[in-house]
Amino acid sequence: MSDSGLDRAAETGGEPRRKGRLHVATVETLRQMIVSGTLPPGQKLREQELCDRLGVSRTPLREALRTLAAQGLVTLSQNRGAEVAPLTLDDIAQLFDVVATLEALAARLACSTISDEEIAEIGLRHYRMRLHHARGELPEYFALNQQIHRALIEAARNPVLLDIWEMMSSRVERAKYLPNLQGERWHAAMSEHDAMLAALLARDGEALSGLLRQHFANGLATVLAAASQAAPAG
Amino acid sequence: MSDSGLDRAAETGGEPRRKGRLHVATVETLRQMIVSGTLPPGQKLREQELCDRLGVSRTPLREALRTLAAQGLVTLSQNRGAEVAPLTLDDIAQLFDVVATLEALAARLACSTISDEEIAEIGLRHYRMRLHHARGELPEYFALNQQIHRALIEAARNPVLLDIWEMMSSRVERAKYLPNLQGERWHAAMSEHDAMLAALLARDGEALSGLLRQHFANGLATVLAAASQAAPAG
DNA sequence: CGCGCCGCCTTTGCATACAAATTCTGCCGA
DNA sequence: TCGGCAGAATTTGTATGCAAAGGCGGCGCG
Repeated sequence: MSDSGLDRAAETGGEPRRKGRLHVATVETLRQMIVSGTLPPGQKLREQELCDRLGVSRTPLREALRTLAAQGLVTLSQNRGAEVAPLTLDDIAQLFDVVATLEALAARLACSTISDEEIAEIGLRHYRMRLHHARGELPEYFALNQQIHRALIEAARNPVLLDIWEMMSSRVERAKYLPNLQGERWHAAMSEHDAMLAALLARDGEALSGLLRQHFANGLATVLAAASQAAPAG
Repeated sequence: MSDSGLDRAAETGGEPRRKGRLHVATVETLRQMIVSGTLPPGQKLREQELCDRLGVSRTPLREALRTLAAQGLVTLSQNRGAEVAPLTLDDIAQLFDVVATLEALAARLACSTISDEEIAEIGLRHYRMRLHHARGELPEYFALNQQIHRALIEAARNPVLLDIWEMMSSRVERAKYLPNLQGERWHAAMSEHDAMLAALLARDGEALSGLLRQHFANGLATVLAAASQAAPAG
């Protein structure tokens, strides 16, 4: 392969990136950086600089920025470039309202269509998540938590809903990076998941829907509390 | 090569029209073409051909396609180009489920925050819409209908919700182009809007929410009925 | 000394050129 | 005749160059 002398992806950080689909890979990389806070909210994103950091040219980078803008992670201005979308407490509250509603819808739909096998798989993940919770392994807990919620959406058998949920979930993850989930709230969240699993087993859509709303409301309260501690005047 | 009214850019020799924001204008033009059915579902979108038709180069066109893909109007495949997203009856049903849920959320939120002035403006549009309904002027009716629904979302004061709703609304409009709204259903829709306005005046979020769900359910039923008439075997 | 205007520089937007991938076509062999 | 393969042609993906818009600093004027 004529590498054209660009070891482009060759390596800014050691990620072995496949050569194909540069702009797709770029979207993913940038999403990670934004979600994890490596690129803080409000950060101005100058194209050339990002090109250098990521080892791609401006064309795929620009396409990636457009995609991220559609997902609400960056904002674009007229001839003024892009910046990481801000993430105020209001934004988070509004976001949680929407996502809670979407998951509540998914709960109702899922309870009437989900198979025993799918429930079993969710149960499996649930108990693995419990294990990590008991061990205090937060990242693994988060990953399984995400998988469980996603499985619920998928069980709703509504691709439109799945699409829109995936789009929102990037933003939700950003919020989760704000507070360090721990202690009281973590235990409470785990208990809520216990109740949710029970409702799912009973295929009680209304109950599950309500539990999800409460789950998000509680999560939001935690984020807000943590934030107000960090920046009281916020 | 049907010159279906998109030759606006055809005469680039004489006047390159607005200079700015080619890719934004391109998104809008393509959206119109897809929503109105000028580009039918499943239509393969070859970049060079669209460039010629729209009078732009591939760079802004590609960015436009990415944006439309994020909105669910086109689907992209790996090295295999873009095509107009299909629009099956299942898709429409699922879409309506989601949008109805979003608008129901908006209704609850709006009823607790909307100002008298906003209600008055919606009322104004409502009666203008009624006028066009009485005159049988469908396009004007559609436009006002869209404005009213949008005003309701805006009244919810939730930018995230507005974002996501706008994204979905392009797809909803596509569905509206399928059946020719008329007769029975049109009158019913108008009556439903009467009830919705009453609920809004009373700021009864739960009632309005339920009315919206029913409104969408009825609309969906009409689309499905019209479709099954057109293609009985579906 | 403050304000506003003008020119330069940076950055984005667009167009084009090139490389990789896929698909189509026509031929060969079973 | 049908299936499969090789090569060509088409099409997408990426890189780079050029023009225009915005931001910034210096300079002149009030």
